[in-house]
Amino acid sequence: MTRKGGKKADIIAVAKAARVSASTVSRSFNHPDLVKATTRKKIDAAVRRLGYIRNRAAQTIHGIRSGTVGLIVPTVDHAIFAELIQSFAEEIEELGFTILLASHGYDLEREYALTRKMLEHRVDGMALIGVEHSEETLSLLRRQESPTILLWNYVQDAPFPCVGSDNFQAGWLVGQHIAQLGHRDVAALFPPLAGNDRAANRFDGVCRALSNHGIGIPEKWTLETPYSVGAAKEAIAALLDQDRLPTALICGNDVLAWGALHAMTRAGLTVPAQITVTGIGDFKGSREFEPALTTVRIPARQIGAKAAALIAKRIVCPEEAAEGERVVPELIERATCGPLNA
Amino acid sequence: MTRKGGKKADIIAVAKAARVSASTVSRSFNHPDLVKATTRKKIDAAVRRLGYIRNRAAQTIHGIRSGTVGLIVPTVDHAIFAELIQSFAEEIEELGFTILLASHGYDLEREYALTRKMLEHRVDGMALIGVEHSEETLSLLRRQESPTILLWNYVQDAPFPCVGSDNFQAGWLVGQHIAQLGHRDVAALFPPLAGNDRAANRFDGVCRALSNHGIGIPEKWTLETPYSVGAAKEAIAALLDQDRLPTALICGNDVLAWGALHAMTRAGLTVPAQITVTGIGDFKGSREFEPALTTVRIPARQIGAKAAALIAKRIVCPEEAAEGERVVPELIERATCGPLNA
DNA sequence: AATAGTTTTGCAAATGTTTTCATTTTTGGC
DNA sequence: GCCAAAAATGAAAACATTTGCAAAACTATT
Repeated sequence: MTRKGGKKADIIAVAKAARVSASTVSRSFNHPDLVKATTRKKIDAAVRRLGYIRNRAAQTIHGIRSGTVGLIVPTVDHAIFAELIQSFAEEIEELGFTILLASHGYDLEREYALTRKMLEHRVDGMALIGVEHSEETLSLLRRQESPTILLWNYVQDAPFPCVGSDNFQAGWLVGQHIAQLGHRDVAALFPPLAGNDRAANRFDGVCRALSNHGIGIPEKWTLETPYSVGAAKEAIAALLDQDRLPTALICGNDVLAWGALHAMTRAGLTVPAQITVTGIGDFKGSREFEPALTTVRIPARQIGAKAAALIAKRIVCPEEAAEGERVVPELIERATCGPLNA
Repeated sequence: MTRKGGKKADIIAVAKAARVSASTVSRSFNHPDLVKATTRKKIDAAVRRLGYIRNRAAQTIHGIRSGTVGLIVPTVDHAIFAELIQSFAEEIEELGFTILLASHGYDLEREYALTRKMLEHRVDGMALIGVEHSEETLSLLRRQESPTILLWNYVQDAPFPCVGSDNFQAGWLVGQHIAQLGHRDVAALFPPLAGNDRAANRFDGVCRALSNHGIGIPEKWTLETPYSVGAAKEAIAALLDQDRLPTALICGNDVLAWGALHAMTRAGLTVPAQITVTGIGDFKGSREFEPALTTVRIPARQIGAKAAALIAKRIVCPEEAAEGERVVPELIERATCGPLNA
């Protein structure tokens, strides 16, 4: 009963109902100071009466910003990204934008298709995870005017501004720590490195730090599983079955470390007395774990918030050169590491 | 060098470059069978040459679907929702839609504002979490033509079709299990119930099952913390400090149970010999936990996928009455529960 | 080679807004 | 009450597309 003839109310219907012109209605939304207070009241009343909702699609074709930002992640349901997405979402909403979200499942072909789709929607900006992307995606983005940023991994000479941690340094931090504790028999548990520059950088960092101390990770002790507690637990259970064990295990992230820790509890090994374990990420829950996980903090919330601020700035003032930002990873010593012969 | 005069290519530029009319270009995208193969080739070439990207905003004002679905969640970074979002995203992308995502942080006022914003973007459909929403939001959604569904919680007489579990039943299942194991001194750890119908339903289910066996949860043993491992661990640590302990602890979800379990490990209590613990949700990692968590499975992935299918169906054939779907929760007995005097 | 039928294309109107510019209304100073 | 200046409003063009309709270009048939 509040709609005329069942059709959706448009700005003209509102104008008619308020006995003004469409232009005035439009102005009353976009430049309220330009329309008389009493007129605005009439319009507001009509808007409410008709249940009118502005059509951003129609605004957007006028070159007005769409108010959306595209965010493409490998997957949502890794603790890593969930936190990042949440903080990015909070901040970007605060700044008046809405997120267009998609996940590509570590498939860079799909990433390209999704990017295209988002550009079709005329997002005001784009955010991708990591610096490794197909050349197609990169050049597509480059020729658009919508600013792009790269999240999570910070590297100097990236194709677009980055907001993130230096994952190499994060890896280096744990490698260094393990070496300084005197360990020489070190195992590593990482996710598949292909198409995942974050993990690859971390692994490189670990190896570099280790080799600086003359330590290498033997082939049979470099394990690879997806980011899952279950897979990690299984892999480590198998490792623990062998006769000779490493004295330290470096995990590519906290989720993997949790799995490893569970496997050790199961096997009756005490950590860190019998084996030392590290994670990377400092996810929610790692501090409360028993034993509390020694890890490297990569402040996801901070990255998300800073990224949102950066992309918003680049959208609003595209001329100003806005640099990326590097948040520094920090070793968090807790209870899963001990010196070699404790 | 591929763009004319630096301006973004529009359909007219493409038409010119391909020496056809704009209508033909449009048709070549939307009804390819209506245009001659050779013409289509010319057009495709021009599109590639100019780097043209279709403008969905311009299509949308013709009443054509926007190809977006709004999804509003309380928060992204609870294991609960991350999995749901991921599966929903996968499936809905498969069906050709893109997600417009926002989080309201358990604030139903913000939910209203976000809903409005999404409707401004002319989403083709909306998905909200839970059945409890402000009357404002509900009536707003009702008068729109974009179909709406409710996720996660299934109730019979909800304002919109639901896809989810019966959370009351989930709670009932653990209550029943605990009672049957002979426990009479039962504690509960739940999140704040206001504005969270899922949790409230679970708690009600627990209480009902328990009281059927003449069991009540004493005031001092009904604990409330947010969904966080840290908060749960702390709360349970405090509980374990008292002289008289419950023999069973029912947690509102698995995250809470993990925190509780860590607190118990810390305090040196063995589970389940000294105390029985249950979760709800069966999150990733609960099976691998040591000891493995007894919980109720609420299949998030299934809910997400079914929800995506339902909303897509309601968008594509709005006339067909599409019912919601109820996925049944299932008790998963693992290692954290034992009979009273084991 | 002419005709009828079919396929392909272009023209122009329509979509729901915003914005420029011109016109009308209001205000304040006398 | 009149006038100039300021404020508020409206008309029309613009935005990037789609689509109904009619015209044009092919095909096949004689």
